[in-house]
Amino acid sequence: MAGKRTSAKNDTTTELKIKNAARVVFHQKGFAATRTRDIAEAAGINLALLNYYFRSKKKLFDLIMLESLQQFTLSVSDVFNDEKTTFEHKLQVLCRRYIDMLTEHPDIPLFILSELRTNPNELISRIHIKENLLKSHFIKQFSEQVKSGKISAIAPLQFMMNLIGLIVFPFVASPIVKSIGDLSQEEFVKLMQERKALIPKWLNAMLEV
Amino acid sequence: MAGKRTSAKNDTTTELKIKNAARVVFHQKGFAATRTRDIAEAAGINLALLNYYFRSKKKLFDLIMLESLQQFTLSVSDVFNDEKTTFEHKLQVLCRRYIDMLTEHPDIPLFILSELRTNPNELISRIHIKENLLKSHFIKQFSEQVKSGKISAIAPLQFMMNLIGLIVFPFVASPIVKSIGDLSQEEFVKLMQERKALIPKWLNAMLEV
DNA sequence: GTCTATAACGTGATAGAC
DNA sequence: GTCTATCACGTTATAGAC
Repeated sequence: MAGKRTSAKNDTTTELKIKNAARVVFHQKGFAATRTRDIAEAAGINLALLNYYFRSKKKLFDLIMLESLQQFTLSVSDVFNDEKTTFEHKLQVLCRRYIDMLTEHPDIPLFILSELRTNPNELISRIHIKENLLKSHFIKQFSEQVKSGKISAIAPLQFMMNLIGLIVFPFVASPIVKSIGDLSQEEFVKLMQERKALIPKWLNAMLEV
Repeated sequence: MAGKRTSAKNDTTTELKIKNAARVVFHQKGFAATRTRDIAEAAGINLALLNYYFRSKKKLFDLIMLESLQQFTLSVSDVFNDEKTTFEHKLQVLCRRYIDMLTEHPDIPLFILSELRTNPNELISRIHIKENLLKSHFIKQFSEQVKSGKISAIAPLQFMMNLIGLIVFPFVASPIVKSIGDLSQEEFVKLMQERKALIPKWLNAMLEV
């Protein structure tokens, strides 16, 4: 694309400044509401440079979207598919990791879901979500427990929706949550941290119904 | 704004055709990605007529947003505040009503949440969400049960996030859910219908941890 | 690589005939 | 009330100097 650097000496190259600014603005406003001028200004560079490095708004956006999707899936797929750990353990690690990731990047889920609504097929195929979730070792362990009668017979898909929903939804609805609870950002984070331990307990309880 | 009709004889007035088309397009694509030409075309009318009836894109959007917010809150606030019914009963009715409403208008939650991300304060104040949710009779009953030791001591806010999240999240993430489950629209609806009975059970189980 | 100036285009809104 | 034609503006992208 441009600028081959001989080493990763300096993290604040122009290209990176633009990409970092683009990530912030796209995450907050989505593709359609974002103007390339916003990104250029946030990056502290000239508008022409954006096109010089990334050719077009869409190309830059696709790059950010791909990275965001990877961040959302890769951060957990290795947990899901670790054959050495128990179901219980996976559940706990997953909640901790996801909530930490979302605390740091709270705009990612709504960003992905909003854009997914307009271009579903193109994007979904990129993330191998079925492989990462429904066909994971985690779900295999889940199904075995169902068969052995240790937990009640819920469809794995229902369980996955509950798991991801309990983790993700508060972040997606954070403006509402903060508003009805009169919460500062710090208080909101604290509430989310509490959920790290609560969600695994809740999910286990749900499985015993 | 225009066209005073002497009676509601005909539901397909031009004004209504535009509003109905606007609702569909705005819900699907959001404010920024929607072009007034899209709405006009969907309504089968001329672009000029849109401005004749609603003066501007923003005015039309505000109208749709207000209606959507009301649909999301009013459909349940009377259930929440019915002083004659039990906590249990409210929980069941709420799930049934919400899931039915969302099955009919599945785009409303993501529409609201997306737009909320850009204009939080302006919108949140419009819906009296605190009155409808946290200060409701439903939450009063919840807190009493906590005090009497019948259920474990979860913060009401955590409980509300779980309740709404379990109901709403699958619709917000429906493209992903359909994709990983290989579900047709009909199968997805069936999955949601199952949740009407499951969610109250799950929530009760969670409260016993 | 970085900038200024500008082209090319899309979109919201209006004027004016019917 | 409804249409066609058009304006006015904002935005993406590029040309060309440095």
